[in-house]
Amino acid sequence: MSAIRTARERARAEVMQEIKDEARRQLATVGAAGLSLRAVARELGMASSGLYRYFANRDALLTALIIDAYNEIGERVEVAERAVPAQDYRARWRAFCMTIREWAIAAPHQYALVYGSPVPGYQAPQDTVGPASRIPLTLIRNVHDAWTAGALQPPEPLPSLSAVLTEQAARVARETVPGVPEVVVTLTLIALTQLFGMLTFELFGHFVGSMDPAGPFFEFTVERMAGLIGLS
Amino acid sequence: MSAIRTARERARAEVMQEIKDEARRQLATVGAAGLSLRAVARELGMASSGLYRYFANRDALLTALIIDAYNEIGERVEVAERAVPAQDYRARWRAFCMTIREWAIAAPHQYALVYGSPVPGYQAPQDTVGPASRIPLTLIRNVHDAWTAGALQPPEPLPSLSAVLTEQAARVARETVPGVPEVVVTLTLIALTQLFGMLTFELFGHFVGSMDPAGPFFEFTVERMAGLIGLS
DNA sequence: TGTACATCAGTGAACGCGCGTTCACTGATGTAC
DNA sequence: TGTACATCAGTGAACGCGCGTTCACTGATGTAC
Repeated sequence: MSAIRTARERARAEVMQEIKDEARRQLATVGAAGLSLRAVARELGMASSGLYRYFANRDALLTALIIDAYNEIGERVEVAERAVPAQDYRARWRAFCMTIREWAIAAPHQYALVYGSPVPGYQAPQDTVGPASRIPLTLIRNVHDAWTAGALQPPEPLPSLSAVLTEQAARVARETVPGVPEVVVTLTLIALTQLFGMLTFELFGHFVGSMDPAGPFFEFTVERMAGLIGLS
Repeated sequence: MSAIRTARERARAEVMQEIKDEARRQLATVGAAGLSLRAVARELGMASSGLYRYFANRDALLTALIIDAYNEIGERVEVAERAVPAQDYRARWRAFCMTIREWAIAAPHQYALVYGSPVPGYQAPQDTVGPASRIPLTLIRNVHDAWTAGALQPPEPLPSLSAVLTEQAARVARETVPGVPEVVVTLTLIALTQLFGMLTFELFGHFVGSMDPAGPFFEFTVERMAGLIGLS
């Protein structure tokens, strides 16, 4: 009795995977809004009605793709960070950034699926929240480790936060890395949004005519942002 | 003989505007990829074939919307900056950021149209380049003014750039603000991408559960980024 | 081990719908004399 | 100022296409005895 038991169950898992793979392939040419169950079925050589044995409807397929994308990049980042000495916090940050960039460049349509414009009429269900949070969690854990090791050198003098911002950052810290000061959490989120802003500019063509190719700018920026947070 | 001469020409300009307005309205519910000429025509009470007197095809309408969006936000930012003392460079930066955020919140679908995922199968023509560059130009002119006035305090010691990055930044400077050091240009682009990354996170729902509402985080970040560039 | 029954993956036809674009046309507006 | 002709905005029918989803079905796989 293996993890996947009967022939039926094994076949089911395989077909499910094939459907998602084909859907991902089509994402590249038509985008999330244009994803068509009929086209996926056609390419797979099955009746379009057959897909309904696997996904309740088009949105359910989209949700599966979104969750897969978050998990894939989340997994990659976690693995990449582990390949770096745990006490080299700046190296962990570098690995974090580089891994996300490599994934985004290799799979721009999956990047757009999760970090691009929302799909009109599609409301992401709660199941996407966990996978989506793997990325911010990985980063903030790195900063937490640096902080508790006394290896973080935040800016002097420490900037002060407004009341609301303090409360928001405190909640993030409480839920993920208790003990880390609010200002550190906040600086970390600045770096995170900078990272995705930069990647979005690169992937969506806003660097054409300036920082194109974007590699050198990316590397420089990663170091500046490490400095902003105070990662040694 | 007014700028718009005959009744025919006046009517033509008005109908053109109505088409674009209705298309913008529909963008909100169906997104750029789902924009339909037939639906626009239907809503306007005209035959769908009639739109072809105004736009060669669907992509031409999309291009017009994109150019309008870039011009609208470009115009707003230029106006907002002029309402601030020219020598208060940090205030100009603040006005720049706040104006873009206000526009993005008020017109999230236009924001997504130009700063979100590219529309599959759509290739932006050259005419969008000029309007698109108004935003970065406005920012870099502010930094240029601060630099030439000796009012910029970039970080000490000045970080050094790789050869490729120096060349890229030098070209940007040459084409827009000759005399500004490459490193200053580069830091400015870090701040610009941070700004759009943060807005994208806010508008596309990535702050839900953390920095939501995003106003306080936004204001704090604007000041930190001013510091990164060295705007006094 | 063999058999009867239950489960369920996959089919194919159908429903009702929407799309972009072309084309020959009509009738109002504009222009040249 | 009046008239003949040219321009062009807007129509309606048509072409050829694709979509999501439902439903009654068949036949292979799985299960209980």
